[in-house]
Amino acid sequence: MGQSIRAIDIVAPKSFQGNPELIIGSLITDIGRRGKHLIFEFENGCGMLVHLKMSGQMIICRDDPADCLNDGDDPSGRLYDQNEKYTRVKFKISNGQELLFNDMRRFGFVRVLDQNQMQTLEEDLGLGVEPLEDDFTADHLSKLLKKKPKSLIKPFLLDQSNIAGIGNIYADEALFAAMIAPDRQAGDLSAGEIANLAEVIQEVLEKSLKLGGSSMRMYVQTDGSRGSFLDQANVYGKEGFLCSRCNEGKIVRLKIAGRSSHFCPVCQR
DNA sequence: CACTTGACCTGTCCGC
DNA sequence: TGCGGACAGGTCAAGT
Repeated sequence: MGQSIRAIDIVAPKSFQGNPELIIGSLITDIGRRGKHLIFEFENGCGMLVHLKMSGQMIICRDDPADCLNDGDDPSGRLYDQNEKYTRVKFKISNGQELLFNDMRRFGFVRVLDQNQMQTLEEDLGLGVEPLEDDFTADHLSKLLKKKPKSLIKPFLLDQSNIAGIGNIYADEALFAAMIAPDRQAGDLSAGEIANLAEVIQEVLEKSLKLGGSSMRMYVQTDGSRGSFLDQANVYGKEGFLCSRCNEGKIVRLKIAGRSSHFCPVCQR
């Protein structure tokens, strides 16, 4: 923030949408997030929307650009596949740093928005409540669930138009913490279960933030270091392991709504 | 309408 | 060692 973008090198046109000229030279006044989207705001009213999808990274190169492009077993903890080969867009920042958008699978994108698109961004994204904001309460969650009583709770949590930002790992971990089976129907949850679920969603997300996120393979923080949340996961990636809570069930993995879902069949009901 | 599947890409891992 | 298939943090569009 407080810098501007001097130049944009679009290495992969498919990963870049909109007119790059709109944001070149204008001061970055805010960098924020809505759900899984990153939003850069510029002094001239234009903006830049970024979604990392499955494998995207935004990396700040502080000194030598080569510093964040190594692909070896760097003791600093950088991922082996954080490689220049996957750099799709390069931003030259006015302070001399370089900001890279890397994305192996090319699902992610960078999109420049004009002033009008910035005005309607919130509606256009169509995202639900932010789970870490004050307005995400048990009461709020209860009302959301009542609107889609037949929806299974797992796909409900993944639907960004309900709650914005919960992905597959966090849906599984939150349902484990709430002792709710992923294939329960939204309308069948008791008031107590709903209140508890709202609480543990926040706890799971906050814990992951503290640990730097879930670095399965590609995700890194802007300095290239990885997060350690998965080291402490109870169900995600734990298929076949004994449940850490009841010590009785074995964690199973089932496809629910097309997504791998991990849970303890004994203590999640 | 609501849910599921396939597609988008590229890579890894596992079994044969 | 090679090869095919399944699977991977997300989200659309199309199909049922």
